[in-house]
Formats: sequence, structure tokens, C-alpha cells
Amino acid sequence: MKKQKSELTGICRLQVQGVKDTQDLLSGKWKTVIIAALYNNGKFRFMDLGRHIEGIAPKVLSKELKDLEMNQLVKRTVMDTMPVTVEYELTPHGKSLNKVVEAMGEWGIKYRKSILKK
Amino acid sequence: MKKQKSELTGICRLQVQGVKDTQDLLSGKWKTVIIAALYNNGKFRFMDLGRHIEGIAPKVLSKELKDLEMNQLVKRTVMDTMPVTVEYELTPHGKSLNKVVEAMGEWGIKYRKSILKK
DNA sequence: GAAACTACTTACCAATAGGTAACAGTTATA
DNA sequence: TATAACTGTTACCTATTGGTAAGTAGTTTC
Repeated sequence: MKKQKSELTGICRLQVQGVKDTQDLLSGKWKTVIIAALYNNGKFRFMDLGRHIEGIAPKVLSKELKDLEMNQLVKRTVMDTMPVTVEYELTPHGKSLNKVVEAMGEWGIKYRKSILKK
Repeated sequence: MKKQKSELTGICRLQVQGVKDTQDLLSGKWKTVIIAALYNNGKFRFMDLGRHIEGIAPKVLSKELKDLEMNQLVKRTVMDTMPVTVEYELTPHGKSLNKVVEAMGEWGIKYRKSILKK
């Protein structure tokens, strides 16, 4: 599409850009769900997280966690236990997504209720 | 992954499920951005929306708008003008995503600032 | 010594998302 | 008359996403 004048104010553009940035970081089917699970639980080991999020394959979980770690939203800690366990938790940066998680969670719950009514 | 006991409370599960539901409805690269643009602007004609959202192709915009319309988040109105123009706007249901849009926008703005500092 | 649990990885495959470019049908404008 | 603007559609292609199934490697339990 050709560029042309836009009547939007700078503040609006900023918010739209913000949404886009957030969206890009949380791309894919699972990242927000993983973050929500960690947000609720604090910590999770790999397998527990995988069991908690129904339908996710280890390969996918592993890849998503790596992405989130790369963007410093999730911290990975290898525990000094036998056998080795690994803990995943949100970084402060990841925790700062609380409003996003809460808003999405709340909206989804209401949405589901409104569907069931019909 | 095999199912096993989960120690999470029902409320947590509910929130995670809510996030998942919302995520599924807003899947893809563009839906949240489109909603944010409509949320800020109120109404948009097809081309204006396409021009406002940098990088989106008409085909993709068309498809995303249809998806959103199908889920009753966006309303499409053909105007009685010559040549025909079409207006897109959020439905009340779409507007109820305000907290999600605001949280994502705000977080993205902060995120961008924190990147620039480094 | 075999099975099971930990945390993944690897190979393979299919569906989808998303992009480009061109075109269609209508109407107004120069 | 031809050009441009409106709202899309169509054909085509590629990269990514996400899924299955199996395997790897270390440790512990039966």
C-alpha cells in the first residue's frame, strides 16, 4: 500500500506501535500461555510445565522457552539435584507483563462464559 | 506428555485457560494491531487502515478483518457513497478488549524504551 | 540389570501464515 | 477517453509453525 497522510496523533501511533512490539515478542500459539502458567505458579520444572499446559509437545515447549529466555522474559536455572532438574521462572521483565496476562485471562474467561450462554 | 497430578488451583487454571482462549482468537501477526488501530481511531476505511498499519498487504488485511468479523470483534459497514466505501469499527465485544490493548500498548512502549537505553 | 524419571534433541512432515504481483469491477475526475 | 481511486480477489510461492515419534544421556529405583 502507498504511503499517504495519516490523521492519527502521535500518541495513538505510539500505542499501536507498542501493541505491535509486544505482539512480535509474544508471537505464536504458546508464549502467552507459558507466561501465564509461570505467572500463576512462580516456578515450574520442564516436565511439570509441559504437563500443565495441555497439548504442548516437548520440542515446542523447549523452543518457546528458549525464545522467551533470549528475550529475557524467562530465567532458566539448573538445580543441583539428582537427577538434574531445571526450573523456569519469569524474570522481573517477564513479570512486568502482569497486566497483559491478567487482561487476557479475564477477557478469555468472560468470552467463554458468553459463548456458553448462547 | 503424560497427564499427571497438577498442584495448581482451579482459579489459576481458569486464568491460563482464559489467556489461551484469548490468544487463539487473536492469533497471527496482525489482529491485535488492527484492533489497536480501530480502538484508537474509532473507524477506518479499508485503505486508510491498510495505510495506517505499515507493512500489511491488502490480502492479509482482508483475511484478518474477515476473521475478526466472524468472531464479532469487528463490524463492517458498507457506506452508501460513490464510490463505495466501507467502514470498519470495533463491536462492543471488540471494545471490551480495551484492557488487553492498553496493557500491550503500554508494555510495548516501555519495552522499546528499555531497549534504547542499552 | 531393567525400567523409569529427568530434560531435552533430532528427523521428519504437513498445514498455515504471510508475502508479492497482478487483476477485477465500479465510479469519479481530468 | 483514459486515468485514478475505491475495495477487495486471485494465483502463486516460500518460510515458519507446530505436530509426531523416536532417541539420547545421566541417575535412581525396584
